[in-house]
Amino acid sequence: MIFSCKPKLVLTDKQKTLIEKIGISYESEGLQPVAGRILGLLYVSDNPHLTFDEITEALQISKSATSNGINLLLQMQRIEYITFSGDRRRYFRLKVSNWREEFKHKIEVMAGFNSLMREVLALRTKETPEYNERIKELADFLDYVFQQLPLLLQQWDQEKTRKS
Amino acid sequence: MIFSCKPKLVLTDKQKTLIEKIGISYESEGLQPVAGRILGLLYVSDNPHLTFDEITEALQISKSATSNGINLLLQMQRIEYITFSGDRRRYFRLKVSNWREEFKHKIEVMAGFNSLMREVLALRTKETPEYNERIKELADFLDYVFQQLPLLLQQWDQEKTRKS
DNA sequence: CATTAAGTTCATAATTTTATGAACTAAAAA
DNA sequence: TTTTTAGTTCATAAAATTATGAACTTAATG
Repeated sequence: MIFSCKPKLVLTDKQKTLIEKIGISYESEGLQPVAGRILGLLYVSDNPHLTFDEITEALQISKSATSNGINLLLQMQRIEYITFSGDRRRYFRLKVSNWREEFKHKIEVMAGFNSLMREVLALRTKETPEYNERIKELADFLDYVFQQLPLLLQQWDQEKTRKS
Repeated sequence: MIFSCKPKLVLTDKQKTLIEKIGISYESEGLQPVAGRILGLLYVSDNPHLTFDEITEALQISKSATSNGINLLLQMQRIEYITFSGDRRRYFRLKVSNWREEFKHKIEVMAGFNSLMREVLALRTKETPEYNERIKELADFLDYVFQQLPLLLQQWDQEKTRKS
C-alpha cells in the first residue's frame, strides 16, 4: 500500500461544540442522535470526505453506531460516498445540494397534515359552522402556502441566474 | 345541581381512526402521543368543547395522562379553556386561530438552523471554497425563504380581506 | 362537618429508543 | 493461504420516554 498515512482527524473544541449543536438541532427534528452528529461532523470537518473509521473515532462511538447512522443517512439521501480504486474504504460526504429535496419534502409533510384537515372537515358535524370555518381557514392557508412555496424556489433560481 | 346530564361522548369508528392518524402526525413532529391524540380528538369531536373527563374517557387513558397532556398543550398554547359559573369543570378547546403563531414558530426554527449554518461557515477552513460555497447557498436560500414567508402571510391576509 | 368533584402529584411499571461489544462476512493484501 | 481491512449483524445493556394507579389537594355541595 503506497498511500495515505492520513493525518488523524483532530477537532477543535469549537468544532466539537458546533457539531453537538447541529446534532441536537437535527435530533429535535426527529433524527437519531448519532445520525444528527454525523451530519454535524460532515458540516464542520475541514475535510468534507470522511471514512467510516474517521467518523467512528471523531464522534467516539461504536462501529455499530456508525454503521447504523451511515446507513440511515444514505437511505435518507442525506449523505453519499465516493470511492477510489485501490482503496476499499468509502468516503462519505454530505449531499448539501440536496437541500432542495429536503425543502420539498418538508412541504410534502405539511401537505400531508393538510389532507388530514380536509378529512376532518369532511367528517365534522355541520352543527358547528363557525368552528368548521376556522379549520377550513387553516386548511386553505396551508394550501396557499403549499402552492406558493415552489414559486419561491423558482424565484430564487431566477435571482441566482441573474447574479451569475 | 340542576343541569347537564351531558350525553356521553361517543365516537364513530371513522372518528377514532382519524384521531389516531392526527395523533401520529403530531407524534412524528415530536409531540407526546397523548397530547397529539387530544388534539386529534378536539379536531374531530362534534362538540369542540370537551371536559377533562370526556377526554379521559374518549381516549381511554388515565387521569394523569390527561392531566399531563392538557397541561402541556395549555403551556404550548395549542389549547385553551372556558368555564361557566356554577360549573367547576374547564371546557377545553383548540386554539385553531393559533395557526399563525405556529407558522411563525416554524419559521423561527428554520431560522435557528440557519444561524447554525452561518456558524459553520464562519468556522470552516478556507481550503474548501466550493464546498463552503454550497453551504452558503443553502444558508442564503433559507434566509430568502425566511424573508419571504411573512410576505406570504400578508398576501394571504390581503386576499382574505378582498374576498370578505 | 362530611362528601363529592375536578383535578394534580409522584413513585413505579411498561415500552421504546439508542448504543454497545462480540462475533461474523467478504474482499483485498501479504 | 493466512491475515488484515472495512464494514455488518445481532443479542443485550443502558437510557429515555410514556403511561398508570393510588394518594393527595382544593373548592364546592349536601
